[in-house]
Amino acid sequence: MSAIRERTACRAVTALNRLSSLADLSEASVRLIQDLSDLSSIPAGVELGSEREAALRPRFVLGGWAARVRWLPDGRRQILNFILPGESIGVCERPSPLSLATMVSLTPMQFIDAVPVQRALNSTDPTFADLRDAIHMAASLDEAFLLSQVLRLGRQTAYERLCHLLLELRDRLSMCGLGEETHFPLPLTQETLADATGLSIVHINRVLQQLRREGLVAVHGGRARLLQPELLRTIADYRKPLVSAEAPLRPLF
Amino acid sequence: MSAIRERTACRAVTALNRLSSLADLSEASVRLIQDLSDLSSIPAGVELGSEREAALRPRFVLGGWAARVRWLPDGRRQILNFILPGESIGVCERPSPLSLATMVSLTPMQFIDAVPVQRALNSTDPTFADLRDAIHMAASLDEAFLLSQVLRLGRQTAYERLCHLLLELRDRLSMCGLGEETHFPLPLTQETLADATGLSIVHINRVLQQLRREGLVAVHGGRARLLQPELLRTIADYRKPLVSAEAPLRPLF
DNA sequence: CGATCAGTTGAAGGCTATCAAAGACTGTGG
DNA sequence: CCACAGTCTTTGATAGCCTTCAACTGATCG
Repeated sequence: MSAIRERTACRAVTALNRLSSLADLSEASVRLIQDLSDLSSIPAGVELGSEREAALRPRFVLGGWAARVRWLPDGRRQILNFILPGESIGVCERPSPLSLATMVSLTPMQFIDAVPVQRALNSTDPTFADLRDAIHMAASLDEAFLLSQVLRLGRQTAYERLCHLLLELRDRLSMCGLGEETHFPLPLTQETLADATGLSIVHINRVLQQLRREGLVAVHGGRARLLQPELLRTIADYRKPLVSAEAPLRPLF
Repeated sequence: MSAIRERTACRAVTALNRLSSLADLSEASVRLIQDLSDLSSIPAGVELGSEREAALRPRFVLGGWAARVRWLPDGRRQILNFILPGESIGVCERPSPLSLATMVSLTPMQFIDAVPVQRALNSTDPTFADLRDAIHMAASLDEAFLLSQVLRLGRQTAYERLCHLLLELRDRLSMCGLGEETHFPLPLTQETLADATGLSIVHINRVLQQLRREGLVAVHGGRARLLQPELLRTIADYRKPLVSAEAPLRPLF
């Protein structure tokens, strides 16, 4: 919470918000991110990397939603996870010749090149130790969300899955300053929700109506409102991944 | 394939097999692994780390199977992924205060402490660059398998899921020298298979029988035989994650 | 204003779960 | 060596969640 408040007029606000909620960033780290300048953008529906392709160049998502996706030969599609504003692509990745999925933009997106951040990450410069911590934490969070996705798909009902997913999206968006406890942007079609939860479009529609009837959730016009967040948490057994500042963020050796 | 063949009488054979199939290890790296000596073992059914606990200390699995698991309050259980002989626990992990799941041993297991390897990983010693490559590749593979798990659970039928999982287990086991193209050890109960595939025990039983009737797969006495591996691949749309030696294993900067 | 796309609704059916109980297998102790 | 308990596997019957198919509405757009 130190240096970040001083200059909020930064293009990478979302990313900066997110990282500084993961570790207390120094002035130098904040400035490194603020000085990022190489912007780019794409429309909705673009494939950013095919399955066997080399890793994507590092960048932050400033705005817009994407998804990592896998297809089956007969057209079935599964969304592996979402990529939200403030999150990163190809940052902190292990150098890896195997690209693991295709990325698809679900809305128009804006990026900012993160090569300087990646460079700081690969260095051992103590100036950016906090930044490395934050990015490692972000990667751990990503993994935690992926594991939640497995639990949802494997052992939860359609009803529980949707509640669980909505709570996760709320928490992820609030990390970068988008959305609040009870409402947040949700620029997804029901088809996209279906592909993320492993359900059919029709069933997504019916479960959403049930949630609406029961006064739990209202999804309309690209936004979601959680009317009874606590009840939702119980229904879905949702647990926010703990980002505990107390726990030491240091390697073992 | 260089130094490894010379001394096969090594306790960490499985781990060494696996890593040297991921990168061409130098004499020094091979010796580092061969010199690991701190053995330990546990019986089946032991929980190794609870969900919110700190990361586990680094070690290699020499023998035995484990699973990472999450539970729901009403007793439903989902296996997130399997941990097989030759694979590692807590090696190459980001320093992370969030432990993401509970680990459970499914059979008696033997470990060997991997602290020296972890130390080489955290260093920048060029001697062990190849070893770092191999371990990074192993981590990428783990992620690829996790993504496959999502696809299985979200968009495949019970029949396809089982075929896909069996093919994955075959490939993972063959990497460390256990099992072959058409048969491999499978020390799992049907309940465990059910928890891994998100199905009920009864249904696993019926699908296994169907696969047997059709002459595709025979699972008996802790072993699996794939009678028509090619047909299975087609059914499950299984794709072995490419470990291409050609692709450069170097960071961008 | 036709066309396209997202959302909605109804009916029918299939895949998979649940319940219940009977066989097989394993290891133990007498 | 056998009885026995416990776990794993198998089988049948029933039910239900969710899918598929089909059609209709409403909105957006050139």
